[in-house]
Amino acid sequence: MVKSKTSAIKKRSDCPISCTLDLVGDKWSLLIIRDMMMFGKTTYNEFLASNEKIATNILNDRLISLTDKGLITYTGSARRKKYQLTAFGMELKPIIEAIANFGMKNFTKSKAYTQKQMKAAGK
Amino acid sequence: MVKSKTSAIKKRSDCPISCTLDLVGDKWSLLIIRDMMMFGKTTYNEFLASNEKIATNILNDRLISLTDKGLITYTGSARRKKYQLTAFGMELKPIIEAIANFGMKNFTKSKAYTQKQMKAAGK
DNA sequence: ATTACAAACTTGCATTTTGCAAGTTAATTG
DNA sequence: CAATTAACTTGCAAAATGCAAGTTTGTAAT
Repeated sequence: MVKSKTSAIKKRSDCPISCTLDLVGDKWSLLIIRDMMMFGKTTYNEFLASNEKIATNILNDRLISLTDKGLITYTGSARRKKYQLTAFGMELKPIIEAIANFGMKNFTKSKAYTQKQMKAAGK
Repeated sequence: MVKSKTSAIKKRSDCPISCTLDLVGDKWSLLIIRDMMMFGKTTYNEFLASNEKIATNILNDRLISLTDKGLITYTGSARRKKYQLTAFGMELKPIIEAIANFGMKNFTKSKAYTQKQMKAAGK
């Protein structure tokens, strides 16, 4: 598991928002955290199967990066990792929920989509 | 005011989170919205002066993109625009607040920074 | 009215990131 | 053991970012 290319973001200010965005200011990181938080996904293949079709190199890079930042951790063997959010990562929940609420309110197709996905996840 | 290079994001799924991230899934867009929402900034030069030192081409591109998406609008002449959030853009407030709260809780330097900035903005 | 200055972009270019698709390696299944 | 699948890695093109200089337009000063 080599170093992520994007994990060493140069800090640009002490603003709380800016510091948080240094951690999760890209859509792929947030989508992975969504998958873990809302759909209980834990494995590489599960993340890969999401509808957004993340590229394998981006997925791998982000899993490494999020692990380095302490937002997620994993168990299992080196090539069969099961990822999960750390307590630190769980603190991102209000952000994910706020993003979800905005989407539910403003994108009509998103409501049907969410019901379908929740059913599929059995949760 | 030409077309933004990044405004035509290809939609990857109907998930509400994904749709919202199609609008604001990059840190520069969120930082600009922060500047408007929390610091009352309205002009190109004010955004340019933020501590994160956004590049002029990125700032211009994002202002165009956010305008196209209906999140912000502007008054004034073509070369002296004063930007402001639309009602739609204001709905991003819970997201910005959630991001800010995470930062305030987890980055010790962020608290002092925020107090200093609020004082400087006279708000 | 004219000149100087500053705001608001635009441009050129190098670097980095993303995205696609194929390839390789390691683990599991039959 | 061979076949299959999961989990990456790699090559490369396109897109985005970032720096810094340049150009255009509006305002301020005289």
